[in-house]
Amino acid sequence: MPKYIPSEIEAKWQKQWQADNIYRAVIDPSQPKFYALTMLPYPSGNLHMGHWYAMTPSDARARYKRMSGYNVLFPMGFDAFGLPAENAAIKRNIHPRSWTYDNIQHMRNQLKSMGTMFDWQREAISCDPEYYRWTQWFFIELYKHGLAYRKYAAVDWCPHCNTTLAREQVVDDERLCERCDTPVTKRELEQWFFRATQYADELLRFDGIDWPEKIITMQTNWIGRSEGAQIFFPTESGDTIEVFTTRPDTLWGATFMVLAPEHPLVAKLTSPEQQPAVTAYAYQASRETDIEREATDKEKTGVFTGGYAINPATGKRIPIWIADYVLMSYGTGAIMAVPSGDSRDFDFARKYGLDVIPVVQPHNETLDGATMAAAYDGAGVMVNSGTLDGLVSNGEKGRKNPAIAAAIDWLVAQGAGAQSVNYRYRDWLISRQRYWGAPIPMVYCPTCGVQPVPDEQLPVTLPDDVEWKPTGESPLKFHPTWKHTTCPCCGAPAERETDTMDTFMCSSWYHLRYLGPQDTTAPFPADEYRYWMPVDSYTGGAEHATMHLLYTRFFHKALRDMGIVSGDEPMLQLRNQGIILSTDGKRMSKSRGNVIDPDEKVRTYGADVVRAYLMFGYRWNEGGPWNDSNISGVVRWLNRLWDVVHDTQAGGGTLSAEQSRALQRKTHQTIQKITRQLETFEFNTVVSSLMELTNAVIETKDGAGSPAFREAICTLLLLTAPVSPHIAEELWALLGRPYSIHQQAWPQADEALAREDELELPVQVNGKLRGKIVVPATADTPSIEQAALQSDAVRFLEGRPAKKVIVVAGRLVNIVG
RNA sequence: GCGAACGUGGCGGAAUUGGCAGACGCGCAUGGUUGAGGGCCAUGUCCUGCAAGGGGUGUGGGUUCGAUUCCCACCGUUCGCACCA
Repeated sequence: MPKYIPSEIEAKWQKQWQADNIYRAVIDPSQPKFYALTMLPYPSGNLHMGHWYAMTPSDARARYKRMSGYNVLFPMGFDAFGLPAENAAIKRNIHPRSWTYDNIQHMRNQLKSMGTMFDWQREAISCDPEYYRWTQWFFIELYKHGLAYRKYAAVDWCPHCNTTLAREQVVDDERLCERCDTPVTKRELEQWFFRATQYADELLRFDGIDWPEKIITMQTNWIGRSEGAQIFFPTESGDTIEVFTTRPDTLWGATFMVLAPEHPLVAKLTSPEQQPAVTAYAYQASRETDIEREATDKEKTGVFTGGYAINPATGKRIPIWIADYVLMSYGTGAIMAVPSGDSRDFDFARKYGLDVIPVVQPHNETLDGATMAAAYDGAGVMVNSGTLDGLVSNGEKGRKNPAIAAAIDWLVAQGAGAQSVNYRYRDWLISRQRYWGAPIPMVYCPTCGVQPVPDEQLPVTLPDDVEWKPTGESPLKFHPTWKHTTCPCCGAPAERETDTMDTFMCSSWYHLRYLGPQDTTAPFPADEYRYWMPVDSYTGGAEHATMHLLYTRFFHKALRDMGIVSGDEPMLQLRNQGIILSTDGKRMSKSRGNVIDPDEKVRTYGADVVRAYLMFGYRWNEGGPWNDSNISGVVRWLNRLWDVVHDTQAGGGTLSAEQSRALQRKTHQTIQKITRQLETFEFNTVVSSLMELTNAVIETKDGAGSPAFREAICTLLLLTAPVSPHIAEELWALLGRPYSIHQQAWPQADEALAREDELELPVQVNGKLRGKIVVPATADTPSIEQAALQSDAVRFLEGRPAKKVIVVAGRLVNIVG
């Protein structure tokens, strides 16, 4: 018998599959389609175990779908623009292009070594000019539809990457750059934005898509929709302060106002005598990092401006303060302070001796502003609120709360405010001051202003001859000629935009480019779109929850409204894998020196083993540490599978009727189980079930000539094919079955064969297991009850009569006595 | 601080969702095997007890004929949010 040497059969079959082009996906209207998508890698140089962990089960599932009769599209590409390429250029003087394409070449081979069914003819690389031509075209379309605009704003800046970042790319309490963990600072710059907030409400709806609750929650929190009212407070200086509040019903208790120290009205409102204190406080606040400012447990501080506003409900003069607990970045940067109803305002009022007037009172209590020990923000009855006294504030948000509804109506009638919705979500900042990205295709003309580059001049390509400055300024800006062009409008000399686009722009539509990566007339062919989209199953990491996964939804909706795509959502189902850790239980990283190299594991064990182990050893959505001793269980399994197929290849021997029946039953039960487990992403039990069937086959190998055995072993190989495609193909060929196993139909379970003939039912007495009975599977409740009462177990009743007998069909019997 | 998820042998993890806890593996133990291979095969392996039995799914309570599963409180781990007006 030949030995199982993975490297030999794996290379052989990969070559064969490629030569026969068996993974080519083309439109076939006669077949139902299935678009399986797994997140594309950044070509950093090497595939790591995380890629294998994410992609292998996705591949197995795509293979299973294909065998189940679907026409499956399972493409792969590279998210190839980005900073590491540029850093390599600065550090080692290698051009980002050659660095990137060398890495792609290497990683493409690595991806092929996994034995995946990617259709490489659909490969898309986001830094190809033919790709980013359409990234630029989309930008212009967005611009033409008013969804891209330029704005001067205080934006997040990473001093290490030397570029601005979108808010989503600033992570953690410490406000670190998502790529390099450098603390982010603020800069005032003119930048391009996408009007993502226009879709805020729609992005909050997840109807018809099957996404993890966790991602939905994160996106919902990120968008941060609050219902309430905007209220205008006149001031004695003549300016109006606009505030947003979710509790307009507490307006009558607003005894002071607080502005963020950076609020534009601060200077005007401040009285001469308060000027020094206000200036000092604002300076102090501006020096503090956002970490310090946002620490929840920090004691509230603030300074009186000397200015006063009028509470539009009570007509009273109320003092205006500045305090750093009010953030310029949220709402209007100003609040009405209601100390009786808000704990932050309460702390502030007590510290500075400001009035506290209760306006919502618990039903069975009378609050006294002078003595109350804490703010009350629960449900209650309105008091001290003029005509609204006696209304019930029921604790609900928005108009569902009668007190809020009445307050909004009152505000509108008085012309003092309006119903309003506020979002935490901000427009997507997409300008990046870097070289290795898609140039923003805009031209600045001294007479015509901002002009998009005409379609026929796309792509605006990156120049090769640039100088790498370790200062990090974009080489495009300093290129001697590149930025000089002519105005597409008047033909006069004009300048190009020198910023490039956020690479998340490229990855917002890559699933569309797979539909026709060679298309030179459109971003994707319409017929391909009609057939393949939307993506049926998308897999990838949860870390993209508020970045890629939100951007791509926005992008799709914007494209839909521009008439470029159809349907409301790009990806119907989303599932997230966990993270594969190193043997020390820590995240793998070059700096820790604990990286597990997949190439090395493939050399040692073979791709089939690594694939099966990654599916077998973990709950896929949780991940866990790599374990070299656990993998040996999978090595043994595939060796035993190899051995038993070779051993029994010639047939010979028969099984008793009983043995045949039992093996058939196991075979068909396994089909049922594995089909269900693949559908539900329970890959660890898929492999357990395969091992069980392998064990059953080995136990009956003396009956290798029997039809039940032949069926079992063929079924076993078919069920193994998605998990370990090479060995399955090799053994399938050994049995003389038609090539390729991956083009065979998925086995169908026969209910009748899967069914048990008789059942061994546990018999409990008072809930404790006391014995077993064997009954025909068809036995009815009375006969099961009879059998249980006649069994040995009843001795545990110790002579008492059975008060009740509970028979659970097919499960157990419990005698209560 | 708020919210969510999770907590099962020495280890990774099962349990058809309220019905035999520990499937499938790893590891370990004992035995076998002159086919030297990352060996393989057989048997055993939650704790306790000679046994019948008793106990056992983070801890304590509850619901139920019956709870790893449902409810309450607490402890722990992970993740998300964090002065959001």
